[in-house]
Amino acid sequence: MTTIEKPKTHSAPYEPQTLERGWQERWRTQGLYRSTEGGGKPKYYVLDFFPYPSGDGLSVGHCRNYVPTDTLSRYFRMRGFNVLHPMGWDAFGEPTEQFAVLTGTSPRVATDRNAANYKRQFDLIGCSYDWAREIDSSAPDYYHWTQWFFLLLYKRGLAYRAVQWQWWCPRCQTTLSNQEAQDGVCWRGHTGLTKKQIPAWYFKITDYADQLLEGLKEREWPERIKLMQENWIGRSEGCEIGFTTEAGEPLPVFTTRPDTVFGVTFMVIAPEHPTVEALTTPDRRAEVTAYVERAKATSEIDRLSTEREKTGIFTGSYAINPLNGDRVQLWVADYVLATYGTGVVMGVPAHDTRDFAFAKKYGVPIKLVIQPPDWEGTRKTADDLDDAYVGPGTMVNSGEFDGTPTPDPAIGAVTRRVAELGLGKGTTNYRMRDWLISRQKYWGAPIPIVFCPTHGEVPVPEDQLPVELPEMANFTPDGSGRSPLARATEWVNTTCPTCGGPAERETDTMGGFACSSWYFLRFCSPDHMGAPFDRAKVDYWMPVDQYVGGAEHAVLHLLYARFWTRVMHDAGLIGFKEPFYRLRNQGMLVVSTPHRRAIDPNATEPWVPITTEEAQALRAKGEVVEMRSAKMSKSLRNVITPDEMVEKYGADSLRMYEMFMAPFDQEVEWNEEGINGQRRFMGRVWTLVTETWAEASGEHYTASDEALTRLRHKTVKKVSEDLEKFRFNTMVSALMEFANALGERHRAGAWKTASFQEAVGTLVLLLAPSAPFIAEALWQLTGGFGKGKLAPAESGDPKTRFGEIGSVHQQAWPTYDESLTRDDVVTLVVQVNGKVRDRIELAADADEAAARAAALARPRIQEFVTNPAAAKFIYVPGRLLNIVAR
RNA sequence: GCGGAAGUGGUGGAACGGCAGACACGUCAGCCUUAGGAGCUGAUGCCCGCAAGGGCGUGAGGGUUCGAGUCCCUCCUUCCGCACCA
Repeated sequence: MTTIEKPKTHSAPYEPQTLERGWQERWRTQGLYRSTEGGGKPKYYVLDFFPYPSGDGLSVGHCRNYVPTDTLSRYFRMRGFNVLHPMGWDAFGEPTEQFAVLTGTSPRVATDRNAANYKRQFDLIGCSYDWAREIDSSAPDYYHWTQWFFLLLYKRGLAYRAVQWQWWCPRCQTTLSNQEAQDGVCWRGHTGLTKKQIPAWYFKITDYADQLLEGLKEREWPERIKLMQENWIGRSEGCEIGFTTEAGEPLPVFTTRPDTVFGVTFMVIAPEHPTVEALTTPDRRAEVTAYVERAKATSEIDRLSTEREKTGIFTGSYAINPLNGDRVQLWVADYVLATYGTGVVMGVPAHDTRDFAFAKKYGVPIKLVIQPPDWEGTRKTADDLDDAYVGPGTMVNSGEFDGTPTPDPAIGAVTRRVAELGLGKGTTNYRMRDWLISRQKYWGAPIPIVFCPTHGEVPVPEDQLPVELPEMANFTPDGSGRSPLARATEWVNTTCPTCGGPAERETDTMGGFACSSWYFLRFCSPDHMGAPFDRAKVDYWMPVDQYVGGAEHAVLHLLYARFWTRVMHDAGLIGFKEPFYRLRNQGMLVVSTPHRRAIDPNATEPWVPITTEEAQALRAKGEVVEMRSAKMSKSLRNVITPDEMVEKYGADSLRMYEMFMAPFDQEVEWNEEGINGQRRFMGRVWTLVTETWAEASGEHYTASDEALTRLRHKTVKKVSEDLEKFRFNTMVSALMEFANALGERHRAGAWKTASFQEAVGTLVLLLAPSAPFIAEALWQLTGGFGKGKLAPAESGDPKTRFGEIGSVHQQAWPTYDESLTRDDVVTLVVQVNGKVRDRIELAADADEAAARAAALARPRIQEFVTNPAAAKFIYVPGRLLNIVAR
């Protein structure tokens, strides 16, 4: 035991590198961040999107997520909440497998190494995760339950195997879900996606389309994310109408505008539609076949581009409009999607802009069936249309419906008639497709299905789970389109759970988004055996109170997890339908990076980021290189790591800066110069507290400093409110202003007051969530200075005095008195005709007469207001007096 | 094209309809130091002025109001989302 040495008048300098060392270990030994259920405190579950532990480690960009949530967790703990703040690894995935292919390192080894590195970095930046709850989605005792959920979905008819056209990434050598393949670019950033038709497993997320839409309503989520999910689900109500071919074959269409059905002059079939061939007349065959082939070869992105002019080709056949018997041309066009609606579209050129353009181009007739209101009584016809008329109006040329106002009640009336005639019915369509879960990859959770020659696909019985990944040495795709697992012959060859005869295992694994669809439940009881989770613990902790992660998962993880949660709810496993109560997306952290012009002048992004070395080479060749913002990425070698920042400035300064830089949800460019400001701030706080303590130790002052007391209450209020509202940047400013006010008093020698001592103590507590290391060091050093415990502890190393005074992180959050957050004397701004002319000190509650008198007594005001009797006064108590003078 | 968000000093950004530019970065000056990419003090929107002070200022233009960065209308720009969904 060493005795605390009272610092000399000039205290030791602030050295974060040594100061921060060792605290995490002490906190962990003390079990400070262990969360246990119950205890009478309200619970608060603060969750970060669990990361994929990549070999690159964390960048300061990632810290923009983790630092604020950690600060929030620490704040809620001090506020007396039972906080669950866990961390784990979304460990299955393509990059690790790729790494294995390239280096021969086993994915297991690479994953463990990467996770350990992440953990080290989280520790370094002061994160307060409950590591006893660490989970790893690639561990058998985790994916055991991912497989169990697969079987649950299977048993509930929500998992099925089918052969359909799929997105395929040639680089990843695997199929991808629609969500992962948006815009023809794989979610890992690979272009050149193709389509492939192979058997694969699907989750029937479409069954939950309406529920998923409905459940969005009460979520405290960014509107942007809710909108993206709504668009993705893409619900649209309409009517299916049974057109037939002239030969009598059914050819139903889906339309949202049944009120225009009498205006159909042509129909369009998707090139992939199975009936195209049969509908093509012999004389048209050659042309149609060529068109279809061309369409299939055209990339999906091009086909879906609105820029592109519509093309199509006449099949030679006709269809019959069942409502009026019209004979209409049947066309094939690549803008019609085989996967939406019925793959056949009715063409109403007069009332649909796209159909209008198509009809004009190919000389298809245009028939007016909805009369615009201002055409009433005119002789205008379809020939007078410059473009399709899509607005409201009155039905015309529509037989029994003539005169019906549209869209209401016409749509309903026609839909009813269609149903009465047995031609169709009102239906709802969704853009969302079922979720493709199969991946032809090794490093994923095996799909627990066995194929038996006699019994077909057989689910692996629950007591035989987990289906463990076999050890393999070579993960290189062999080009067969099958998972490397197919080569693990011993593992593949198994017995049928039903008959015991020889059978083969499914060799596809589940995409990583299956594993991440339930991890938030596992955190509630990470070591639970015999079930995916302990119901009581899930009931206690769930739903997640505050979820934080990047917006890029808007229609991926965030939709999948909601779907799984609803399935579990329907299976009676949990008592809630939505997993995440509040959601926030942190803004991206970008970094100034050299860019060259895109080679393709029509590229969507005209600038391409490059490395500094590439930039030098290009500049030497006289090419244009511009500095622009880009995401940090290892390949661009523009990654800033927390390690180097902690080394240079300390973790506290990094944390403060991450939050101070910009509003939480806003994109911001990293600027290392700024972090110095926080480093200086930490240094000032250190000097202020240690010097005050050294000088005042043992003394208790009684004088009060009313203004400082009020500032303290204001600051506590501001910091608390800002934290809860995710306004971390202004929270930091408030702390700086508070510290600056203390510093001023200290320098002016006006610090020997009780108010000052209390304020210094409060400052340390207010800093604890944001800057946990310096706050703890100061707390231990001063023994809760300002709380009456002025003398240093009798004995012991300041770093191990938990027993005496506890950790700063176990202290109660300071409270404030609302009445003291307002000043009693204010500076009243005096305006004349809206321009500020003077300022007067006045009691906050002064009435208007007093304010007027005070203002008019001032010579500066008298100059501007020559005739006060004629003036009008606007008085906002505590703020301003505006004198409107003539 | 449709929908959303945003345009504020040299920079990041503050600002319940009420003192625009808090808090920082940077810059400049001074102090201290053997030295400093350290620390401290001060100045720092623009224009006029020695100063006191005055004028102008939140993308552009209009409006509402005693008062507008903030509310309303038109336009411009940027970012994001959706984009043949029948």
